[in-house]
Amino acid sequence: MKSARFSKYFIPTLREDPKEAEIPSHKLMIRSGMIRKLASGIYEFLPLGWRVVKKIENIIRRRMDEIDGQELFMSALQPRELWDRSGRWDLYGPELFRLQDRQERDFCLGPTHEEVVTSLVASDIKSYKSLPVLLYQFQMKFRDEIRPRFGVMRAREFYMKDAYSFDSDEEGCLKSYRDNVVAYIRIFKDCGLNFIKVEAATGNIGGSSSHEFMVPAGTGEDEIACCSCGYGANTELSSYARPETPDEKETSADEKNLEKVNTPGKKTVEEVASFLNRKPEKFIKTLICETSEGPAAILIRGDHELNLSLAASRLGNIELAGEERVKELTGASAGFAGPSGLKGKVSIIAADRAVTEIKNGVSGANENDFHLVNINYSRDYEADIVGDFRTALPGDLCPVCGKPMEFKRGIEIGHTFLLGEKYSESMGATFTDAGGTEKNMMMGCYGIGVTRIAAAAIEQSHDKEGIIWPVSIAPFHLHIIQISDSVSEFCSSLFEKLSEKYEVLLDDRRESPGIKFKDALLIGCPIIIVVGKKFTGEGKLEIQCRHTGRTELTDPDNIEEKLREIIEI
RNA sequence: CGGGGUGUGGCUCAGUUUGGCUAGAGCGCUGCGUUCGGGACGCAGAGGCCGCCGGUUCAAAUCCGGCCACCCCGACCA
Repeated sequence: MKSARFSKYFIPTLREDPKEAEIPSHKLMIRSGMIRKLASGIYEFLPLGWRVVKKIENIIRRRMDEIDGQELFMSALQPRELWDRSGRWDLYGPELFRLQDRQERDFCLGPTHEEVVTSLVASDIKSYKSLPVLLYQFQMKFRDEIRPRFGVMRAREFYMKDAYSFDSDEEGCLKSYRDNVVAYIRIFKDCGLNFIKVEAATGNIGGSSSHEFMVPAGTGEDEIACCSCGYGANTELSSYARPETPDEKETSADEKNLEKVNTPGKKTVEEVASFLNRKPEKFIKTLICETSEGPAAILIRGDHELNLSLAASRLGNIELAGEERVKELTGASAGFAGPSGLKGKVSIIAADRAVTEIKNGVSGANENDFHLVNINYSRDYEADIVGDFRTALPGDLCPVCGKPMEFKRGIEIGHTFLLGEKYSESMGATFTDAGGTEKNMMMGCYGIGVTRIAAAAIEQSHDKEGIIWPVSIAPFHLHIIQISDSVSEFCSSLFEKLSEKYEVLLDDRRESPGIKFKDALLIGCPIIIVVGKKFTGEGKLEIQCRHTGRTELTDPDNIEEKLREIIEI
């Protein structure tokens, strides 16, 4: 990409933190003039920010092409008909941006492209001879997020690379999946990121296997459990071994009499807990859901969360019941369900082990505005299945090696899904194999949040002055500070010379030196070259490394050699 | 969607409680001059339908009602 002169380049830096920004990357992206907000969750990328996006894009492109990916460009605007075929027009929910044309035909702005790409391949690939194929694109994605947050980190319009693999058999599909995972590891390394790969939930996309690539950061929105042995998973679905520490000292001898108490309008655990003055860990949450075996109740301790994936592994496909269904089954509105007296009303009662250890607990009474206190396992209720149903917690052990797991927060920058036949089946993506039989293609899909990588990189690498870019995705390699007009001629020739090899930003503005230094640190290019007093006095250039903060003096004649030593491009 | 908060020049904010003169500050912007190594200084300027609509009043940024936008917390948690 081209070098630029600051005086002619659109970089509106800000001295103060914008009030809407909370986390470092959001503040710094706005302050450094990378992005501006147009509306909630919708951002414009200014030249500086777009350069970073393009750098990341090119890294991804190179690595995708390496595994024989073929770049294409699909449409952001998609007809409803396609989404009806996969069933997702109804399933996707309010997150899907929907609109109509003048004929009142339904469309959506694509949040992802499984339908489009599958229908494309379905209509034009018919033979095993054309498989496998890996297609990818860079595209704006639209999701009407429930709460846009943290700048481009969780935006309603964002730039993404998405790839889709089509194979003729499972073996090939697994190979494609592995190829993409390998490419992802290369991509994130190339971007200079620390990251970990973890097992993940498949959510709205579906499929059988899935991994997320996470950049560890305190400001991340996901929680991950990981182990030094290499196991890692989103806590949404992490499995675990419980440590052998029964934390209840009470025994059945301490059991008190069951009581029904009036709890008018108190529905949540928190509300009832403070109303009755009992700790949430004494509560039993009764989650009503539908399974392939019929309606089920899952019991979770008040301060724990249901792990859908663990539950699904014991109960098959499960879906939480709606308000109406809860009333129908328990006789009370949501918030007042409880295990006592539920037998017979649901097909299965499943309890997390921690629930069965609660002595003199609290649960709903299956009657509006009433809860039961001093409820005890086996005396007052029983479960058909007792096992692990909650999400992982600090203290839990690695399911692979048994060592304590580490819990941290992370930013999801990439996600891979092994889809199998989910979309090829519904969209009719079939091919004829060598034996002449028609079969569904086996698919995988692979996403990378391009704009989110920029934010994650900043989250991971900044100081109080500004951004510290990894060389590979920095908007410019070198930032020359021309301290005063008296050295402008020299700076121009230095700029021309270095631009042959590097991308250079020359700060030739007629501003005071302080402003230029501050802006250089804020923008965060890896190398800052100062042409000022040391040059007019001793004929030396100062080379400042943004990462280490160290400054070295060098002769102008040796500058290129010096740069080769400290920056690798 | 529930709760809380904020909307005043490009940015950050004061003024609103207790209505009253021409609506303020710092930064930024323009011009001139002095400066020129870590967000300089002087002088002179430009820039605001105080979020929008309606109401109360002699008088509204300020009080009342409605709406909108933005931010924070929460949200299949039974």
